[in-house]
Amino acid sequence: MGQSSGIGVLDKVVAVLKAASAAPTALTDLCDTTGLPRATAHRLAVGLETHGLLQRDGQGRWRPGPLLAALAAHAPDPLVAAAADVLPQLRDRTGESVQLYRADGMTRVCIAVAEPPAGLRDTVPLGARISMGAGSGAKVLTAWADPATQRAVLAGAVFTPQVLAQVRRRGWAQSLAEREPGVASVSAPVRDRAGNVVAAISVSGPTDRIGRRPGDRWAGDLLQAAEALTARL
Amino acid sequence: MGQSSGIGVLDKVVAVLKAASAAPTALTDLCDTTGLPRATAHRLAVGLETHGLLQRDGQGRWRPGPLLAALAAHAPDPLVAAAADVLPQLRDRTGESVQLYRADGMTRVCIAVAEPPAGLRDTVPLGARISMGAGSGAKVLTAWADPATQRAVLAGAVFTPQVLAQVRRRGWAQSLAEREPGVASVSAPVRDRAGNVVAAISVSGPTDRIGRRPGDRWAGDLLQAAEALTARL
DNA sequence: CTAGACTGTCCCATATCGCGATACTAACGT
DNA sequence: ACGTTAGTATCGCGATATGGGACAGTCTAG
Repeated sequence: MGQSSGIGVLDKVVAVLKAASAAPTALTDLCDTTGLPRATAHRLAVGLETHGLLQRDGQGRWRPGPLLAALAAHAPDPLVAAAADVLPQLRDRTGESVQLYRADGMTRVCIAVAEPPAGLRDTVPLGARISMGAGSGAKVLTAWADPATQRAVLAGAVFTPQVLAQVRRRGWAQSLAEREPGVASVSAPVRDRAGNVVAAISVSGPTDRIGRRPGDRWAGDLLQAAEALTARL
Repeated sequence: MGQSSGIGVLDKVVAVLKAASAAPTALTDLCDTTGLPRATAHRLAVGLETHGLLQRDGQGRWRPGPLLAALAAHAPDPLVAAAADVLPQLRDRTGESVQLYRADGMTRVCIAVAEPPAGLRDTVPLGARISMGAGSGAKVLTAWADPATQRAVLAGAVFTPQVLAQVRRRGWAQSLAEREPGVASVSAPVRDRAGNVVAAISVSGPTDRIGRRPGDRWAGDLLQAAEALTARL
């Protein structure tokens, strides 16, 4: 490698993959984006194509290929990975169950949990798909959903547009015995680096222990945990 | 490259990616799987790691990385790509609307459509999320769903376990005015290469034109189209 | 506690392999 | 027919990836 001057094939391959994944890319665009000479870019792209990492559309432009999808299928969800760090911390701080929900259509899916080791506690199974019409997590996800989904959810929800407006203003939501009798919860939005709300993080437990205003106690911790998640995306 | 004898870096990179994506892989396993010398495998894996295509878990084993997920996010769904070829053919043969549905939790999503250009026709919007409780497509997806989902769907469905058993026996399903008044449809399961049912392909149209036994007319064409889809995955 | 057998990491002379200027071909638009 | 753009094939040079081997931690067994 002489003096560690030039860039290696690997860097070029990654550059080509990135370029082709950003948008369907013709050879010339590929060269512009990557700064590679035409012959080089062509050779790499054709190589990637034969391996199935790229494929060509009708106009001969390169797009991500089927193998890429197959490889990423087993890829870990960065949000879940971050949750493995953050959720237990929040559980230890609050002593209550903590969940992470992601919106999926008009339902939400529990993608991570952390529960106290013993005693009376609220359990949401990992992977459970539950209603978007009730609960603090549902309010948060709906409050920042696109308008069409919002309308559809509100049609069958226990909360109103006014409640959602308040959630957006406050930055968190709470609920008492909405989703489950005897259970209260607080939730905060989790944002990606770009600021989009990608999930809701919740603390939930028996009303007797949590009290009727769980937000007063835990909204701060919750928002902090949400920021910690964002930082690790 | 002399006489095109040896394998190039690109091949090695792909081999490493495949190995690490199949399962969390330590260096030694990586060498066994790929046949590469330790130093080479190590250098490539570390390179891929710095680029974010791979990452390491707590035990130092390599797993697919965040960049891989990001690249594949824009990757085309192979099923949708195949549908772009197959669905119009089936529409032309039948003269009716054709849809492709994928199961998603307790609902189904329309991931591809092909409709006759004019006249009375059934329209399902692309991306529409519709019920799993009624319609021939719902029967097919439920018939081959996992037992837990099956039970959950049947609780709110218009069809019975006996109907599903018949669907599995026949290999296709039909329905009359279940999902939508005046609309009849036939559906067949679409399998991946491994034989798992990954989607349902449907023909639907007005009962007046389609008749009360749409399966008699189109089950054959439908099964053929399903096979064509499988072949292109 | 030590020997032994593992791991993952780093180094460096070597020849292999990728490089890219150049030339060729195809498909346009004028 | 001509120029201009696109993608593709060629080929000798030399930069670059290679992999044997050394090194350093880590675990197991005796």
